[in-house]
Order: sequence, then C-alpha cells, then structure tokens
Amino acid sequence: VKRSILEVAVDVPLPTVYDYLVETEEPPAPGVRVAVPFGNGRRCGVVVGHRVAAAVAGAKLRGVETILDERPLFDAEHLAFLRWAADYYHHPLGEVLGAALPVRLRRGEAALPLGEAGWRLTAAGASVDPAHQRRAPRQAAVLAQLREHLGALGHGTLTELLGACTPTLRALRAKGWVEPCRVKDPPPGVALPEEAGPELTGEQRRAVAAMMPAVAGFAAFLLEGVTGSGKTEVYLRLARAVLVQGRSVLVLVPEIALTPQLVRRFTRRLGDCVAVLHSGLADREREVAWQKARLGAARLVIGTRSAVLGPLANLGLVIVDEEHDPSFKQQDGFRYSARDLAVVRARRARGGRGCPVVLGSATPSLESLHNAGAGRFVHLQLHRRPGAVMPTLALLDIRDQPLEGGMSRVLLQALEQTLAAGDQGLVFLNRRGFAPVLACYDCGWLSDCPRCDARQTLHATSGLLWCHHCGAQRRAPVRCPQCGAHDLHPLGQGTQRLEETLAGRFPGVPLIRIDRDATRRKGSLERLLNVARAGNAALLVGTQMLAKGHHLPRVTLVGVVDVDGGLFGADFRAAERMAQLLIQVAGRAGRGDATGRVLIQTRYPDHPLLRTLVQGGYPAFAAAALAERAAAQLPPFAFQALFRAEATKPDDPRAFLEGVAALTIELRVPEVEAWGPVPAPMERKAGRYRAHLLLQSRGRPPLHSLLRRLLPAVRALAGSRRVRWSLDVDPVELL
DNA sequence: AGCACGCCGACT
DNA sequence: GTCGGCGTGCTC
Repeated sequence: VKRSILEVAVDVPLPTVYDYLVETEEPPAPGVRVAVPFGNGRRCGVVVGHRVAAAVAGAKLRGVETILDERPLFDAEHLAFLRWAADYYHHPLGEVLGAALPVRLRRGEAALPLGEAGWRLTAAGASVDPAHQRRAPRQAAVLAQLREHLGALGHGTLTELLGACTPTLRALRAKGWVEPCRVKDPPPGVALPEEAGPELTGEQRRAVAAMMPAVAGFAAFLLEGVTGSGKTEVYLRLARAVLVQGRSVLVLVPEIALTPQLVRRFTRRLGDCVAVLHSGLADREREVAWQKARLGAARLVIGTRSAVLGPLANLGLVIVDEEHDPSFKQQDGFRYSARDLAVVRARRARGGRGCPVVLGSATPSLESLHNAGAGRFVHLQLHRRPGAVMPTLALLDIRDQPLEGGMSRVLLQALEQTLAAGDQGLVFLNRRGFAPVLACYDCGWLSDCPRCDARQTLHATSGLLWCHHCGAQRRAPVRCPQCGAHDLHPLGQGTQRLEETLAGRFPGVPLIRIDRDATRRKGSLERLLNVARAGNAALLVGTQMLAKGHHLPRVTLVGVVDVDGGLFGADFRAAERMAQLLIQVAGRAGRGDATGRVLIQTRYPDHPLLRTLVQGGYPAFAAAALAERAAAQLPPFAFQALFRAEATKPDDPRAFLEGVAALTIELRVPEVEAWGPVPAPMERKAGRYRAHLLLQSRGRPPLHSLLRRLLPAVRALAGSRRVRWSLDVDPVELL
C-alpha cells in the first residue's frame, strides 16, 4: 500500500484543483472519478494528475473517500483537450469536466453497466453437474448452455436457444447458481451498409477529392454550399472513408429536433455505429451513448454542441453542419463555442497528428470566411442546386404603402398569384404571438413586462400577455389597467396575427403556422411539415423554425414581412444574422422545378448591406460586411472578452464592473482596450439589473495574458459577492 | 456554488 | 431575551 497525492478537479466554480491523499497499491489514474470530502460535504471530482508533494500543509490534506471508477472516463488526450478549453475560456476545470460528463456520472453515480442484460454461472453453479439435475431438465439445459458459452449469455440469446426461461432462471438464482450480469457488446463491426448513395455531382466530387488526401492529419475546410447543393452527401462520403479506416467521426448540428432527416440519413447510410447525443435524451440513454462513444462501440457521434466535449475513440473526422448557427455558442455557465472547439479538437486529435474538420454552411460566419481568406481554412464551394435554379431576391419598399396586417398590396397579390398557380407561399416573420405589444390609445399605456425592459407580447389564442424574455404571464386586460378606458389595441405583427389576416384574405386556403407555440408538443413540427409537403396550394406562416433545413419543394414564393429589425440591432452582428436568416428562408423556395421568388419588405430599401445582399447574394454581402468590420476594428479583426454582471440592486453591477475596469487599467496592457461598464442592451431582465464591460484587443495573446492576471484580482474584488458575474470569451451575442 | 461563522433588527 | 437578515471567508 502506497500513499499518493492526487490532484482532483471538483465541480465547483473555483479556479483551483485540490489535493487529496489516497492509500492504494496503484493510485487511480487521471480521468477516474473519486468521491472526496469537500468543505462540510462530499463531492464527486475527477483525478487530473498526481503530485510528489501536496500544495497544502499536511493537516489540511484530506483523504479520498471512494474511488468511483475502475478505468478512467477521460483518456489522456480527452483530458488534455478539456484542460485546454478550461484554460482558453478561463473557466474552472471542474466545471468544464462536469459539462463534459452525462449528469449521472457528474453526480458521482456508478457508471451504468454496459452491454446486454444477461446471466452468468456463479462459482457454485459452475461446480454443479447438469447430469445430476434430471428432476429439473429446464434448469439443467440452462446450466449446460451457460457452460458452453464460457459462463455467461445475454437474456435474448438464452431465450432464442431455449425458449422462454425466466422462471427457470429465477429458480436457479434462488439456488445461488446463476446471477444477473451484463454481457459485453459484440465488438463493433467495421461492416458498413453497402454504399447506396446517389451519383455525386461534379462539384461534390471535386470537394470530396480535395478533402480526401487530408484525412491523415489536421486540415480545416470551409464547405460553402447553397441550400440543397448536397453538403450532406459530401459529409457522408468523407465519414464513410474515415470509418472504413477504423477511426471515428464527430458530427455537430445546431438542433437535432430541427434536423431529424439529417440524423436519419446518417443512420440509414452508415448503420448501427451511429450514436445520437442531444438534450432530449433521458439521462440513462445519454450515458449509454456517451460510453459507447468512449469505448468505440459508437463510431459516429452526431450531436448538439455539448457533443464536442464528449469522448471519441480514435477521432478521425469532425463535421460542423450549419457552422454559422448561433446555437453552437453556449450562453451560460461554461460559455464555449462548439464550432471553435471542434477545430481545436481536430487539431489535437490522434496524439497531435490531427484530423480534418469540415465546417459547412450556405451562409458561413464572417469568422470562418475570414479564416478561409487568411488561408487557415481551405474554402470549397458548392454552387449548384442539382435540378433547380436559385431563387431571386427583391426588396419591397413599404414606406407610404397601405399595409394589411403588416403585408403590402404587392406581397398579397404575389401570394394570390402563387396560390392561383397551384403553388405554395411562405410568409416569414421572426416574431411569434399575436402582437408584440398591447397599447391604450386613450392614455398611452403599454403592456410593459413588470420584470424586464421589454413589452409583453399578446397571445390572442390564450388571451395572455407574455414576456418572451423572462416568461412572465398575465391575463390580457379588457380595459386599460391605467385609465380604465376600453381602448386597448394590439400593435404590430406576430405570426398568430399574420395567420388570422391571411385566413381572412384567402378563405378556404389551407394555412399552416410553424413557430414554437404551434410545435410545442413532441412530433407536431414533423406533422405540420408533412402536411405542408403533401399539399397543393397552401400558405405557410412561420418564424425562423421554418428557415432551418426543411425541404419544402412546393414553395415558390417567400414573403419576408419585416427585415428592418435585423438592420439596426444593438449587436454588431445583427446584420450578419439577418442576412443568414434571409438566405436560409430563401433556400426554402423553388426547390422543385419552379423558380423561387423572395419578396423582402423594408422601410430602408437603400440600406447598403441589404442592397448588396439582394443584388450580389451572400458572398457579396459577406465581403462588404467584412470590410465594415475591418474598418471598425471589430471581430474577426479584433478579439473580445465580455464581463457580464447582474444584481437585484440597480447600481451593484456597474459598481463591480468599474472595479474590474480599474484593475485592467492597473495592469497596463496597451493592446487591450476596455469599453464600459455600460448597461446591458436590456438593462433590466427578469427583475435583475445587468451591465457589461467589454475588453477588446487586436490579438489574442495580450487579451488572454491580461485575463489570466486579471481574474484572481476580480474574484477578490469587494463587490464580487454582491453580483452574479461571468466572463464570456469570444462573445457572440452582446445581450 | 454551498455552507459556516458573525454581528445588528423585530418578534414568539 | 431569541430568530434571522446577509456580509465575509473557506473549501485540499
């Protein structure tokens, strides 16, 4: 028995790893979970290293309570990657490891036994001679079968061999001759289903050919492919090639719920080795998928952002689909970018030799385009939509136009013509509910949210006023709560109101609304989409849910009710997001044999970026937007880190961030500028006041070395206990 | 984060 | 006289 000192990362928001004593023959390896005394309680931590001497005085050093795993849950490469991530995002290692583990394992529960439920002979059972069991032939048969199969069999196999035998097994168990166990999964076969993919187009072939030679090491590809150009087929070919070599594949998608067909396509084409990892899974299912990925039983993991933190045996390829999607950024706790970490993970794969990473999108982020321009990513393009023409975009100037439910005469007529031709029309508005505000015309009262600096949205079907930021609800009043007048009016448009207007204008035309309210029940999105795909002349109304990934071949006209919100957002990325959304919605149109048209209503038809987008498409927009970013010295031409603070008392966040700003000035790093503190764009949200301090630098290294020195001082700052604060490295939403 | 300790207001 | 407010300190 040997005394060893372990470094343990505990899942608490503290930047330190803690030393513990353990007395065993062989100390638990890094990556093993241990239960440790922590403060007054007991916590689950992960061994991250061994030390020669403890960093604290002997009296303080406590002993490990239980070693929870026989083998490490994180191998050395995985652990080193997560350490890198903790370091880059300046986030406590314990919490990063916690984010990487399925909940049950994070809480210190025993890992689920893997493999099929089955039965094995006990020592007593093994010494029984079946020949002496003539009075119990069924029991003898079971014992004989188990003996023949090295003492253990899956329940399914036993049933197959001997028919139903549960009572027999129960009897044997009572005698202590057999016991339940887990039978190892059959070793993962390399057998993939026969290739049944379609013939590749010339562009697809060239893209695959460009990437194929890179599978031996790190290489990053930006695969820019318009909607419907067949990016998925390219992913499938690459994945297959990597799987055949015995390596595994990680596929990241924005939201699995919105892309069930992508998941199905991977499963159908690559078979049983596919595991799906997303938040909709039950804890146990999640843990099983996680363990299968770790052990190599699942060789292709398709998952949402947290999958990038998970285990992968012998990683050979990383794919990030719709890489521009903001949902790859975790917006609380450990605020990482799954897309950025995917690139890092690929670079560090296979003991540092690396593997390729493919970032795919019809509308790449400006960050990725800039990386491509700088030669860090290889830029590949798929221009053509097999068998279809790109939709045309046009602006509709609605200044001084009479509007009916927010829609101009031109848009309504275009919809009418589309329906008359037997086609479908899609009306897009990124605002659910009936109307964004209820107003009193008599005294000017507005449906303010009591807890946020925002209006409560009117939901007419439920008769509720509902804040979309904090979830606060109340019954919509009939009379003005302030002056009592019967003069309340819904102002502005939401998808519900749009639906009502269109129903009145086009009676008898089937109308489908797709937004979060209409698809709350599980499976209802798919059902609505199936109705949309099956029908003839019909109208679809929806929010951005409708913009993502669904094939709607009968839609030939898309109307965008209001694009202006995206032009002047508080966030400098507002225009980029608006353009991405517009192009994604446009991608719904004209996928059959008919050309699609997109009509975009605006009060700013001369807005330069909007004009560029409509005339030159996304590439032209991106070039112009990048030029603006360069001129303004904004990302990707600068690097940011954002301190956020919130508190119930209005002045606390600002006071705290003043302190942080003062500390940054003391550290005298000329390359880093500090902006603020400023009130957050919505200063009051859910009853808390919020403020920001933005740090910005031309290069990453000065920013990160500043943060490294700054953070201990920030944690020690007097006001840090009065506020909830966090650091967001590479923030994407400054909200 | 969670929990203890510690010093000042309105209550069984 | 106590119960309890949240400020401050610590967690190997």
